[in-house]
Amino acid sequence: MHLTRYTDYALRVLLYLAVKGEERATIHEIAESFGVSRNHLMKVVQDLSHRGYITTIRGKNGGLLLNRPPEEITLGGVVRDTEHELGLVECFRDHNECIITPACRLKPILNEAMGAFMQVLDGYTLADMLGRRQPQLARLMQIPTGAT
Amino acid sequence: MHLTRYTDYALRVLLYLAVKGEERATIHEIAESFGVSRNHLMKVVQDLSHRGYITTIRGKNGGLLLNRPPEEITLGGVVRDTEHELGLVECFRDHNECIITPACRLKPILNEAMGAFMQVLDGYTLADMLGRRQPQLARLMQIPTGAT
DNA sequence: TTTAAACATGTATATAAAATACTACTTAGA
DNA sequence: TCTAAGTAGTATTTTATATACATGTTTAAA
Repeated sequence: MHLTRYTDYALRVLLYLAVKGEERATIHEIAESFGVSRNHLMKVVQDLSHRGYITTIRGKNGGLLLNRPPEEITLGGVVRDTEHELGLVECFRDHNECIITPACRLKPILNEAMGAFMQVLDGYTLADMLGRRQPQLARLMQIPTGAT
Repeated sequence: MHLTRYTDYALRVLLYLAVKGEERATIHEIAESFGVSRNHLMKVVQDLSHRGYITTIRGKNGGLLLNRPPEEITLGGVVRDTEHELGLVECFRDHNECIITPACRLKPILNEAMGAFMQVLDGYTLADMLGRRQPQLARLMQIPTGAT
């Protein structure tokens, strides 16, 4: 039971931007900071941009900015938006061939469990991810100095 | 976010055996019924056997039997036993290289969400999977007639 | 007005986990 | 003693995901 790195990276990008505050961050910079694929991060960033989480600015001195205050970005929302396949087992997905589906109670039970999972994530925002630890995070992310 | 088929198959095997009741079922028969790989199912069965969920009987007229009453088999237990990798993101797993781990609040939050997920599954047993639908399930599984 | 830094987009390749297949062996009832 | 069943280990295939590559577009600064 995994979340994809895609989702993981999305959360990291948003957290990075939240820590940076008003300052722009480039994809290159974020990829370097986390030591991950710049190309993959680009796709994540485009997705986040299309979904309105961030603003992207092209050209020299361009970069990324959070589009909404961290308090308004729930983890549940991000996971739902980036984890494309949330169907836990075959019967949730297309091309289901499990013969007992019509009578099987597993699906509703897993649905309930999934609901409980997401409900927890809906209860937290990006701001909760920061908490008092913004300076420590900034240090770990090697963000130059106190932003803004 | 997926459970593996391995886990899915484990649940199906247990459900099949629960429906069959006192009667033995062979791996071959279960694989046929669900139209899945007999070989893969074999590994699942061995695992379930080692973990005490089922009894396996070799030789002619051999087969599988549930080792415990369905009321005592929780879905949470099965998932924990068969879904080998429950670490949702990198920082849960070995070889974690995410630099912000020491200050990142994502891990405890995901832990909480995972806890909520498992708690739901711990609240259901194999018996709940059957409910009143045993006859319907038996039909879908193409189990000859009313077992024992 | 040119250059370079940045994001945008599509495609191709690589990787890793999972699923499946194969082979040989053991058990035990008819 | 034959055959139906599980046991076990290994090898191959498949799939999803991640990564890389190639090319284009935008825009600020030199």
